[in-house]
Amino acid sequence: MSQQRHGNTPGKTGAVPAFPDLPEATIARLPEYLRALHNLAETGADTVSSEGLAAAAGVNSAKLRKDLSHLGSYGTRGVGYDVALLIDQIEYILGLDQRRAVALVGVGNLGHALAGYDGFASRGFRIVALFDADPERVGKPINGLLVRHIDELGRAVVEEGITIGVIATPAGAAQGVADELVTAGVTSILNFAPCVLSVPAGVDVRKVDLAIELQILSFHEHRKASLTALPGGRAEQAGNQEAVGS
Amino acid sequence: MSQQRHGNTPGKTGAVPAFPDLPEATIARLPEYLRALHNLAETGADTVSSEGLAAAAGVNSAKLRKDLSHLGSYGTRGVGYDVALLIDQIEYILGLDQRRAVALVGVGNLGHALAGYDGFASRGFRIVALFDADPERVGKPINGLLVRHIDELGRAVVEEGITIGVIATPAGAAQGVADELVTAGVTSILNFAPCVLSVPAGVDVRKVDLAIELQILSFHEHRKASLTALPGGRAEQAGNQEAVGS
DNA sequence: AGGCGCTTGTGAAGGCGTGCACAAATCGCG
DNA sequence: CGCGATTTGTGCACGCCTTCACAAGCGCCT
Ligand SMILES: NC(=O)c1ccc[n+]([C@@H]2O[C@H](COP(=O)([O-])OP(=O)(O)OC[C@H]3O[C@@H](n4cnc5c(N)ncnc54)[C@H](O)[C@@H]3O)[C@@H](O)[C@H]2O)c1
Ligand SMILES: NC(=O)c1ccc[n+]([C@@H]2O[C@H](COP(=O)([O-])OP(=O)(O)OC[C@H]3O[C@@H](n4cnc5c(N)ncnc54)[C@H](O)[C@@H]3O)[C@@H](O)[C@H]2O)c1
Repeated sequence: MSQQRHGNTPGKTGAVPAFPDLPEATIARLPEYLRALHNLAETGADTVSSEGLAAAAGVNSAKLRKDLSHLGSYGTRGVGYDVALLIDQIEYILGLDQRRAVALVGVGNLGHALAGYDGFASRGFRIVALFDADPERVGKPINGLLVRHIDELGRAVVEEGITIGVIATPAGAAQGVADELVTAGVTSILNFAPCVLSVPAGVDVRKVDLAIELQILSFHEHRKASLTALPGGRAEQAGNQEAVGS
Repeated sequence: MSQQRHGNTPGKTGAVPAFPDLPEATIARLPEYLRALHNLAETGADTVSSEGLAAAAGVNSAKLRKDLSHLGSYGTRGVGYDVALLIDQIEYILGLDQRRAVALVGVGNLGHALAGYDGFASRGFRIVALFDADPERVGKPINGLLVRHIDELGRAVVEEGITIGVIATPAGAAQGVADELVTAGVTSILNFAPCVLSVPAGVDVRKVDLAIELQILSFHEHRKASLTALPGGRAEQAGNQEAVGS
């Protein structure tokens, strides 16, 4: 592991500053801060305190300050954080200054919804290509984009500069699609299929499984139900996700 | 919020054993184990070792053993875990022995996909009611279920025994919908709208934000790109989600 | 019956993340 | 110019989670 301290990399190309190695937990919260900041910017706020931003993002203010301190010192004591500056900083760190090209594989039930979603554009992403294996679907337009056959994946990745692939195929096909994405040069995958993907080192996989989310909620339902019969049935919040009193 | 009932409930119904308080991290993995176990059961396996199950679930075997040990001792040394028994145990812990009734609010782009998804049924959930505020959509059937007006929420929750609500409305409407769900008696919410929800203590909220997932991937892309220019640019796996070598 | 190989369950150690509490820094104002 | 109000940045302690390593337990084979 690299023991690099504060990011003064000696012989570095001056254009790109040393990349801070942020805690994974911090990274996962930055998008939330970013969204809150965009909301604030729309209301015309120039600056925001850690307290205010923390509330908007649904986190502890100390946590927020520590998170932001990892990026550098972009706040002013006694004043707060400059909203526009912080937006730029976070977007830079997240690599959103360039709008990233995304490929979506599997244009079925869920894929349709994703392809038709305009919310990605405003958050830094462009879905530039849709793929499916079903000849029935290939060639048809969705939201102004033609569905292409999966065989064209390799070419499209190069031509469109795709770095992220989204898998919305049945679980049985997901590993195969992942392999094809990796072969084509994609190094980040978002997987909606309920299965474990195996990819080479250097490729990042994130998974979204709605049934798992529901099952976690179900567990807490079960727990709450069994607690109502117990003395001092205190309701606890879920820990991971907030449950703020009104 | 500091209201705490003092109640001595001495005689517990012997049917329900004391509820183990599992680490939150363990709970989040149980659904993954469960899915892997169901896959194994389909292949006809009677038992599985911690090593085997861990591989199928994409985790470390030591972690898996510790997770399972929290449920009790359901393995046999020298042999492994009884697949069927473990499935029953995990399903019981997760409260899936009763099929939970789910309400879906917001039958738009994404809501349609969710309503038409048959994968929930096999994982312990029934979507029993669809709601929307748009009169255009109310009354129309989706996947054999009529879309009802949001005003009927309260009655439906009671009649259908709904405990989980899924929000798939625009962000602006989400807090209002959450309030209505809570008022109606729902104590668990899965939120797809990109916003922070505020709910009273005792209500669990989980959030799925696809843009956040993409932005986390984007960060790692950015990091990887900046590392390629560095000496010894070794690719590390994402930490949270697996990136196993083939 | 006894030994041997295999696998579970767990004690212990280390790392990571969180939140408190406070010093340092900045602004506004008299 | 100094002072108080305000807010950031962070040292520190604590708890949770992960991982290693191994003793204890189980079944099979001889
Ligand atoms: N629909 C939902 O709300 C929902 C919810 C949670 C999870 N999921 C998961 O998302 C995935 C997709 O769900 P869905 O409901 O859209 O399924 P779907 O069957 O409607 O769509 C799957 C699509 O993938 C295509 N496909 C199959 N094999 C392919 C291949 N090798 N290459 C390219 N395309 C291929 C099919 O032609 C089809 O169009 C599934 O894994 C499902 O479990 C869906
Ligand atoms: N479509 C996607 O792939 C996708 C991806 C990520 C996130 N999301 C999020 O999911 C949510 C829904 O997305 P969508 O694309 O389905 O939007 P949509 O506009 O297609 O659908 C929203 C639906 O909610 C209904 N609605 C609005 N206010 C309501 C209210 N007060 N009560 C009940 N129903 C109400 C609308 O009538 C509409 O049918 C949004 O918050 C979006 O940001 C969607």
